[in-house]
Amino acid sequence: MAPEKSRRERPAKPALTREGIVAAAVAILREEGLRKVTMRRLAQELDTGAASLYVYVRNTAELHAAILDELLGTIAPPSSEGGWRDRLEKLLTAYTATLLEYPGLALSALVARPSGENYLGLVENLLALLADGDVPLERRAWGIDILLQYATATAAEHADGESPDDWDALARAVRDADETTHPQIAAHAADLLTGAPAQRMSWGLQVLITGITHTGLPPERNPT
Amino acid sequence: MAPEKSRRERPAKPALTREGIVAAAVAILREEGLRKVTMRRLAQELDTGAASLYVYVRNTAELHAAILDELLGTIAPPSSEGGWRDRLEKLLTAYTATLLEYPGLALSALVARPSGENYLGLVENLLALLADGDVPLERRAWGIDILLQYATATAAEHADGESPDDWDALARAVRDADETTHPQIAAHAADLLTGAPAQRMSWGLQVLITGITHTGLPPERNPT
DNA sequence: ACCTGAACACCGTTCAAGT
DNA sequence: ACCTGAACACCGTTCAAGT
Repeated sequence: MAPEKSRRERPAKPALTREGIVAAAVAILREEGLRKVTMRRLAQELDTGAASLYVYVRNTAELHAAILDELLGTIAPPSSEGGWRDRLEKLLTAYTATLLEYPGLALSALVARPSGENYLGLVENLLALLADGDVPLERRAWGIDILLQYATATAAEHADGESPDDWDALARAVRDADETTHPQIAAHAADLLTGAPAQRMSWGLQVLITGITHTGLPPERNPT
Repeated sequence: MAPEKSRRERPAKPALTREGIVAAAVAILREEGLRKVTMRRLAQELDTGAASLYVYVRNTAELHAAILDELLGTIAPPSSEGGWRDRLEKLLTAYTATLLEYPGLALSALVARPSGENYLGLVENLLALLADGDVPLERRAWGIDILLQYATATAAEHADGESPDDWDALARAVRDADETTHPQIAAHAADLLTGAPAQRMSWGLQVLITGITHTGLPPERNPT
């Protein structure tokens, strides 16, 4: 008897779905990095053509947003212990740490505001923490906006394949600064180049939180 | 008599120099936008091959940095009138305005710290302004770092061909937020979506300046 | 409606060969 | 040393044609 030549022969190429596509994208991200997560590479992984993906994903930017939201699903909700400032700092640090695993995603998030379910959850938690801290209601929304921007930008700075070339160039420029033309830079050279990332981040969050609690909104706020 | 067929026949294709390359890049930027400033397009403009540019410019990132520094040369030095906070805000706003003309450059600046002459001049001026404000010396360097990051990130958010798609998506998500699962978002919906960019920017700068003047550095600062 | 192959219109960067 | 053409190894996105 001839072998059955029925449908479903092998690993049974699964039907395309948005979730399947995003899941495959995350897998490539974890194994090969964001730069390899291209429409073409992704299609190859799913055993189809790149054009097919456009039924489920508008473009590359939307794909990145979907991946990011997936990753945000893995960050733990804020613990209920400690003061609101501590909890706020912990949550934002966790968010930053997640982005730092794939700084290219932070760059995407900066340009295209996320709006996924997990991102909204994060916003929800942040707003609640500011409420806990008795930050005036009208100030909370703009407050978390700055906090998230700071966290996102801090992660985004590490994009571009961690080439410390530019950092080197800046360090050299600062050290070589002429004391007569650039007295301030000469005087601050040490501080300009010093500071562990985690310390700077923590100080930055303190600066923002303190600033937010002390700065009233402009009296009249126009729509965007 | 046959026409002289001497050297220098026509517009005399000028010799390649780094300055010439950067100048041509700025010209393309102004006329066609950053996306058109590619090695290939630039080479075409200079009547040569893309490979030739690599003698003067290490790569695209360095080219972008050179262009940015060129643009920074056009921002006016801070006026000497008014209080230091006002002058500081004005200078940072001017920096942001320049970047907002080409948000893609802001994105580059975020990833690859600039170290050009004009950028150093800006840093110098900012440090002087914080000194004017009696901000403690050790806090000034980290302070301008956050201020510049905020200004740069704010401009970078407008990169990617001003597609308000994502903003729309976020607005929809916020408005559709379920009041029981996302009570905070529902309560803050108005503020989350409100605010003219200039107002938000100004408030953000106030938050940062106030925060910087009120927040001491960690006692021990480790090298990077 | 979904899927596909092929095409369009590009990229950055490297390298062997020339001058 | 500088310059070049050609090549390598890719991209995102669209579209006509199939099922």
